[in-house]
Amino acid sequence: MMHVFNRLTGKKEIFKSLVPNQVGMYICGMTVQDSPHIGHMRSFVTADIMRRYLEFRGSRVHHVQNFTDIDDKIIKRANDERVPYTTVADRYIREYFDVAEKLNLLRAHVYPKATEEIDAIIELIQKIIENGYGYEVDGDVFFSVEKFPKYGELSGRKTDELLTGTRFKVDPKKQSPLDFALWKSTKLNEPSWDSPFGKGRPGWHIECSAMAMKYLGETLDMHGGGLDLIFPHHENEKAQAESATGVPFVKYWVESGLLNIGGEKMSKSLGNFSPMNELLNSFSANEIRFFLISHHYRSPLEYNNERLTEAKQAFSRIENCVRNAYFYISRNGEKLEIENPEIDRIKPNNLEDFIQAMDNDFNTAIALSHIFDLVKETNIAIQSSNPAPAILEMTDSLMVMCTLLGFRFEAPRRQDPTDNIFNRMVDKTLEWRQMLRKEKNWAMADRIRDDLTSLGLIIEDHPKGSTWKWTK
RNA sequence: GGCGGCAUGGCCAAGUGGUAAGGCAGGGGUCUGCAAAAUCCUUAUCCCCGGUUCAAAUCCGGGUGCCGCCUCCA
Repeated sequence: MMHVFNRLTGKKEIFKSLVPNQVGMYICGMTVQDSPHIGHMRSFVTADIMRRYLEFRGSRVHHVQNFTDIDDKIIKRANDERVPYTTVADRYIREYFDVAEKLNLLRAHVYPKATEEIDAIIELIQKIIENGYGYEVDGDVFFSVEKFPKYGELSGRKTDELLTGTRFKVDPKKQSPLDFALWKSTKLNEPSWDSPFGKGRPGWHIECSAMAMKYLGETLDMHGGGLDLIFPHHENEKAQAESATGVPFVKYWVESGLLNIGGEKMSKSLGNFSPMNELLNSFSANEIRFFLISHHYRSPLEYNNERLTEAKQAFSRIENCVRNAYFYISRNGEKLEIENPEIDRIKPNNLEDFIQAMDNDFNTAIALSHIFDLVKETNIAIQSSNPAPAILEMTDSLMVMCTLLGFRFEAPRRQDPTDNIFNRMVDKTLEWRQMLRKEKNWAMADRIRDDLTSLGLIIEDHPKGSTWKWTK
């Protein structure tokens, strides 16, 4: 049975979707004003793992992740660059997909964009006004927070406390400082759309309420995104949706913890981030993913080079095991056909432990510890020359877990013919070296190994031959 | 000022009542022609004080320190 921590109640709850085995999941995507960084990716990797695991547990997940492609900063950037706002938005949307692909994030089923959903947004605003929660002033439309008594339910704020905390200039058009814009009337040099309230553009929060409900219905099973969105974004989304429909907007709120750098939150506004693309030059997708999921998804996570290097080392343990296991199987494959009663005894139960960990609010840290347990068992099994089928069984189990966590291993041989030639050349070289070793020509054998190392290939010798991997 | 979170071995990090997962780093051993990989051994009364309990890292109260949100942000 799966348990999920629900922000709304502040408790771990048994996970039960509205419709059995069908999960509607909305993830707040990026406001495409700049390049994605590892902080963004933390929340998307978290969502990715939730989705993979729910699917593994037998649910069909309908995954919607938006792009907010119109907002103040996008407009500003476009004006600075003297290009249409779409140029800016499209650029960063492309960058997002590029990085997402590299990180092995499963593609959402729908990626709605705010500017392509204006009709749904207008319709929702009208509904809110009709129900008495919104009001129009000179082409602007605001949400009246005091009309919605449940405001603050999600983020744990009280409206009177919020008022005392107000420390920014208040738009005089607002009836109350807490009210927020549903529709902003057009200004000079700004893109705008026609609406019953006049030309303008959607406010920040409304697009998510509109798109989420359009694609997933009035009540979603899960809604995720970064913890920094809880207030005001998610609180407002909830207020908008519920004031329009009268039913709960989201069953489980599953925000993920933030990523800090130097003790501070990494964010676009603080400027303390480097683009994900650059990070991917220094570390592999697997290593970055490992770093992100070796901590609980709801805790704050401190990012620095040392941590990443640590993750790299840790992950190489898994990689080495997989490579050595497949090598062992390939060299002892003839035994694969042999029926061996020992196999059942060796059959790992780590998968059950793994599932138990993941069932408990996606505890990837514990899940990883079970992966390491299996890695160790597999290494020992190889070292003590267990039959290949037993090793294969363990490796299969290991691969299931790794795949569930979104790790991707290079196929042993790629289809690319150049790669094939390269691989065959390395294999040949290792074969020759093996002959030299048989002749105890250590000087020559070591020289080949050293030369290959200087080219970036690390050679490891095993009883039945050698394996190689890239230095990174 | 308000709200919320966190404090576990050298470092990172799980663990919410029954006596401390896992990883990284260090030291020592085994294996190996050597190296690498692997493997074995090795380091914790869980921030402090008080309380509840047969039993607390885990619950309650107080204290100290750090962080996030309250303004655009995944």
